[in-house]
Amino acid sequence: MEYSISKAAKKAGITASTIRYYEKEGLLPSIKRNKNGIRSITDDDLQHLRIVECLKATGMPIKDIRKFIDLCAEGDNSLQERYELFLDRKKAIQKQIADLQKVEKVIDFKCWYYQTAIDAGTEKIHKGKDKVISSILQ
Amino acid sequence: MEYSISKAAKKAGITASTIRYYEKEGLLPSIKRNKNGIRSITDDDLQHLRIVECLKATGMPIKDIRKFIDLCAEGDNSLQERYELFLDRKKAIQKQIADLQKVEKVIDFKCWYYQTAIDAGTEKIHKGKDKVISSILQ
DNA sequence: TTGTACCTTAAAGTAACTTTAAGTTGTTGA
DNA sequence: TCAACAACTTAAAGTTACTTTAAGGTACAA
Repeated sequence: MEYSISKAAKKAGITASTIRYYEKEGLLPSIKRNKNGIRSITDDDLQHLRIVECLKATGMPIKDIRKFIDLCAEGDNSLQERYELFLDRKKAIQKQIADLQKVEKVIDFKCWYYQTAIDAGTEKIHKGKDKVISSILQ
Repeated sequence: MEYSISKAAKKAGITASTIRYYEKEGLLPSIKRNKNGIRSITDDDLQHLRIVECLKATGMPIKDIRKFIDLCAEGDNSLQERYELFLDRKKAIQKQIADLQKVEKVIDFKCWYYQTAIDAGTEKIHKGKDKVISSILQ
């Protein structure tokens, strides 16, 4: 299957502008054009895009993703390097998840804080509890 | 305890520039200055900063965090609104975690992909497996 | 043939910082 | 005492990762 940029964007859940931007930055070098210069995006291109998005989701900057794309073009010589890159990304994403889980605890505390304050009619009931609070959140 | 901007930044794990930026954007309205105009940051300010960072971690834009800070200044009248804001942030962060966990699965697949390719000496062993792969990742 | 619905590029705008430039203040060693 | 140095200040420019706008090209239906 082949898609126009807007169809491909819809399928990928992003905007056409983002696809153009990624292409310009060298993240999607496989995208072909027809005789009129219009992009014809394949399922394979969308698969590449998906990997780009995964790398981006791990916090990797565009320039580094670009380097990975360039490694791919080097073929089997860069297999080890690409493997290590993904091992590294796995670590990064695990840290992100752990960090977000800590943030979730703080949010949970805040929900409790406001719930009890609403029940009491005032926030004042939580005055001077700083030490209790930090021990809850450690 | 009171801290200079650089000490406070170190304690919070961010840069002094970021604190200045947050202050300018109205996220840290409680920070006081001494007679020379130098910031004197308290533990209470750092506690506020921590909440700002939590909201930011949930994907909330600076302007919306600013609105929350303004709500805080309104006192007990805004308790319900602030409570609902945090309930909403809880949903947002849970989605983020779930999304990252999906990404982690793709990363795991890529690790396996490269591991087996390295063992085989070439990436070619994975040719034409698109359907198998999508069923693994669904 | 004239809409309208796409597509194109280039350039400007935005968010959230980060860095740089230029200047001020307070302490400290010669 | 005085120069040097560290750490503070603001304002403005730079960066990243898009997003939006402007200006124009092409294909098809009424």
